[in-house]
Amino acid sequence: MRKSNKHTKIIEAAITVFAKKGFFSARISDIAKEAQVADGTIYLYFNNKYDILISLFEEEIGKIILEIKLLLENATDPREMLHIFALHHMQLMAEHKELAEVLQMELRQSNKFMKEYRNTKFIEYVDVVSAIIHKGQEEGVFRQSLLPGVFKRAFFGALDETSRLWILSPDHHYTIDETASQISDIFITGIMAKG
Amino acid sequence: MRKSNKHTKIIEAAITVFAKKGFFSARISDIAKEAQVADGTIYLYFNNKYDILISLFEEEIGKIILEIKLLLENATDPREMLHIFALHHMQLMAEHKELAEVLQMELRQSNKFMKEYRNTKFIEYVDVVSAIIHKGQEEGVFRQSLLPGVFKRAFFGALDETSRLWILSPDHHYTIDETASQISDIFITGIMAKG
DNA sequence: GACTAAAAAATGAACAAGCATTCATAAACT
DNA sequence: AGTTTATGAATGCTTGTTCATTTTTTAGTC
Repeated sequence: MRKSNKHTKIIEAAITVFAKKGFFSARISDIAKEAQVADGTIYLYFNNKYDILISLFEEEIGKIILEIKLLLENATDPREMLHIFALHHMQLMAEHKELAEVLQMELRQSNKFMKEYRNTKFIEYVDVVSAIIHKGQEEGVFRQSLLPGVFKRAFFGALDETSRLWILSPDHHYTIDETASQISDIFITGIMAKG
Repeated sequence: MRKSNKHTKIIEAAITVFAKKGFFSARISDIAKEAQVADGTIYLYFNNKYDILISLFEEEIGKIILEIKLLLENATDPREMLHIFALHHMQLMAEHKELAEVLQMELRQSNKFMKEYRNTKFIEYVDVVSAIIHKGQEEGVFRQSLLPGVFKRAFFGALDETSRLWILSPDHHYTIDETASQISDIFITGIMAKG
């Protein structure tokens, strides 16, 4: 067995192919070719095409969650934590464009064609934000009237859409850091407690 | 010819079917059955399956743009305009859940499988927001440092993701009005000029 | 109004292509 | 020699699209 096993090679190939064509237009043979294995080999590591996508979600989002939680350990101020989350999210998407495209495109429609699949990993990721809001409210830094459940989605949605734009547009008028700061600034200023 | 023509019936059926199954899992025969026409009839009104989706986008977003522009004519304060946009967007999505699902799911991946298609209608919609920001900056109500091109996406992304959550979750903890106010409040407070 | 012929609209069974999945066979390890 | 891993051609199902045929509408004539 090679150092980099086939499972990983196939997942990486799938990211590339799904990013380019989208899940449904992607053929198993495309992924096989990209991973430099035979079509049949894929079925030794995954049950079916859906299973590749699900494994991809679980593994990649799992890594992202570990990273962001580790980064947040160094911060205590909820405002700083929000900024770290924003910056890290944008940087991650910018550095891994193919993964970003797959997550942004396929994640939200995955529950359409895979009825039984609940994406708990994604929920876990977004809940990092609501935890920060909660902490900020307890410390009196953020307004009590804020609904953490609404905020987490609004914040994530803003980051998601902005990073999507950044990836798609060929000429970047602004840097990742500028964009992330712009967004976390708006949100942090917008939710601070009076005084 | 009936009062409601076949073109409209097919578009409406497509919204229902695409919302339930997603574009790729939806069969032409599903749409035909929902529209109460024969499979072949669809090809008298649309060139192919993609064409149904594109027509759906153009026509429905077109209507939405007309509506929001009309509503905004009554307002002059940029802050109020932002709130009107947020509230109207949320209300629209909540009242037309199926359309919302199709737009939220298929819109962003449409450029994946339809390479030649540029969604100008969508861009026009989001540009309504950047126009408001521009106006606010000219009047000195909003910070000059704001990047309207970033803001419009962040604002839209927040609304999009929040309305998506609202539609998906069966039990609504908050009303549409609460949610829209929450978001426009955060953004407006976050972007006001000092003093 | 009734009848008719030409045009337009609608039908749905049949076709053909695409592609996920399988499995008999081969290659690579142990 | 046996076991594991990999191959890729063949299979079979799914489904978008077509088109020969039928139904409906329109327009003209008496």
